[in-house]
Amino acid sequence: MQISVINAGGESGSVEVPSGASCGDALKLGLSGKQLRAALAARVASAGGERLCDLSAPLPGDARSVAPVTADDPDGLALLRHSVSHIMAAAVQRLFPHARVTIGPSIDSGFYYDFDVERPFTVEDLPAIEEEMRRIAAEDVPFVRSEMKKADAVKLFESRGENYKAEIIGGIDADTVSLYRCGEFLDLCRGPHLPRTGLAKAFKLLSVAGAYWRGDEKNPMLSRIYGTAFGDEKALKAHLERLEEARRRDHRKLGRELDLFCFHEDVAPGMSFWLPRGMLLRTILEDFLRREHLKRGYEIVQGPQILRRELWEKSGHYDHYRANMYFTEIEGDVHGVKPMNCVGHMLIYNQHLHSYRELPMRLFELGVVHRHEKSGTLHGLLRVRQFTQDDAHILCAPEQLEEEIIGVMHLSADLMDLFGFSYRIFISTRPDDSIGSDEAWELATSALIKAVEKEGKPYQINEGDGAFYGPKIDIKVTDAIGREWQLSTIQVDFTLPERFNLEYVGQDGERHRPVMVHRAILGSLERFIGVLTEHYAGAFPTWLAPVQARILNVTDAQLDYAKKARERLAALGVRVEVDTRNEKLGFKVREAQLAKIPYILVVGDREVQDEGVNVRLRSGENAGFHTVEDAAAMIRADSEEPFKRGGMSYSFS
RNA sequence: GCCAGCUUAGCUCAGAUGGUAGAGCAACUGAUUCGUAAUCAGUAGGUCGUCAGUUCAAUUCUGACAGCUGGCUCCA
Repeated sequence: MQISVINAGGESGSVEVPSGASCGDALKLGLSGKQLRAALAARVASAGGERLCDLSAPLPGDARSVAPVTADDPDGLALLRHSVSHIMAAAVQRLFPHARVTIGPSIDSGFYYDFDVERPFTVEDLPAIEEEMRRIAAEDVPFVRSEMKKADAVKLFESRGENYKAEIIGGIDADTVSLYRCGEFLDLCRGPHLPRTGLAKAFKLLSVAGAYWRGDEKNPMLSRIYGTAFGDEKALKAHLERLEEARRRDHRKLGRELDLFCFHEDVAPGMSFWLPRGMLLRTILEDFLRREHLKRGYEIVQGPQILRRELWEKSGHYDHYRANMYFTEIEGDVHGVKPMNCVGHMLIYNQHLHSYRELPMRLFELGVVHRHEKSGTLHGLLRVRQFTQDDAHILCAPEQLEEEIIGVMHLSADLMDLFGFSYRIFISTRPDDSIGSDEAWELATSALIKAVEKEGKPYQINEGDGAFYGPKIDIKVTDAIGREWQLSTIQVDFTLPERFNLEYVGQDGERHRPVMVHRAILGSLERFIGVLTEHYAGAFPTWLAPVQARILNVTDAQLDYAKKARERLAALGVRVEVDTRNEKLGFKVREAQLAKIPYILVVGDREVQDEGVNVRLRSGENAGFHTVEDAAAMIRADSEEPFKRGGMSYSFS
């Protein structure tokens, strides 16, 4: 038969393939040595669409084209990692014959495999397992696919004591299942896999962890080993360096080093203490947020921190969220500490009867909330028990919903651009367990989709991932080293307006129920500042830097001048301090650089003489002599620069 | 909450098969007055996470608890 072979460059050549040939045979006919050696599997296109096949698989009769899949291809990389997870399972079973296997998929950053073992693995076990994996790779044994009747496969795995595998197979909705043998290790698997273990060249085991069988905390805890694999050593090394870079940027470390925030876990687990510098940064951010919200038609409000239990019963939090709430008793009445701000905003809305002319009403609050998160989930500023949401509730008429969502998306986009994040949009639709009418869900979901589409933004749908009370848009940002964080969330809620009987009087004189949009852009100030710290590696842009400039006097002779220069710069709106210590200039420069201060202003006899400062930038570049006024103008211009694109403005005093 | 590992000076870490502990950096003091990433010397700093148990003796062994780290579950 005649098919086309597509090479790595996307060019295709037609070849005649004998009947009974494998996918690998077809590639051999059309590819050169180097490309052929890089092939991990084949992508076969036929009338029914494209699919990945083992190189050893027979070429389907209806195949039109075949292309090599390499580790440069996302599918190829996933396949490689999946195969390496099989190699790991094989190595584990050689070293720990009683270990029972469960599942071992590839993930974004590598792969894992979960085992049921008497004694959970520790990091000390990893080198031996990795060594055994290298041995299996060196043996260069083939991955051999076979098929079996489902019932036979269940029996086979049960007879081997592999009850987890038997359970998985029992749950598969098919008559036959495919198995892969790699040396003496046999595993249920859909495939495809590498042709031979020798193609696994660059891999590393990274960590161990506990993980519940099928992800359910009621199930037994399994022992998971995480690892990663790449097409070559260079890519693996680059990945390990990224992990190292992430450790260097860890906000918990930087927060301490830069004197931004700290924790006293023994007395306040999951609650942050804000040191003067961190609080200044946070205040600048809050100040900016308040102004920006006012400009965009929000009204700033604030509700109380604790409210009586009756209210939480009315809102539904007492039924659905009680486990995460803190309670206290006052004069015999149970009060709940707020885990969300919405209830307060409901009461604020209901303070008056509203006309349709007042809508949309946008209530904004930097709301401090407390949530009793499980102790094991706490993580620096990224997961805390007390945090401040940049929260707002928009109450609008149903026909205003789409426009309001667009407005929130604009705000989110402007802010993410300001901080230099790129982002992806996800729309989550109705979950199985939900409340509200079909019409309401339909209206809200289509409003979300229409809004995103009107903006021309690409998005993905997360089917069934919405909140029980309404669909939502989640925005995930990508930081400077490529990690994703979920910050903004935009949720439509039908429940609370109903429960709190919110109304407005329409043009027709009748009472109507407003729709509510619940949204947070940065998510929480704590998490956001944690993410920002890592994103900027502690080198905050000038507008956010708690200290924008530090004056360094060369000797004590310039001490008075340095202090005067500080006063003049401060009067011109620069956040500036002086390092008056009797240290060598080199030492003070080093410390200022390590403190990641944007501007270092050196004053020696020359600068005293010419009445200015010598400016050194955070990059290490020497920007030369400037008068104090020029230096101030330069720093202020640098502070305002990031705002130009979004039509926003900066002012803090 | 669950699994594993960990907890010694402000930070990073040594250390003793049970006889109450060190280093570097930071801090403080003094000398030095120096031009763009570390001047020198000295001083001080610890109930070895907490509470029990074993022991003549526990920071070291055992147990419980708390917290942290990596995951799981969850999540702003």
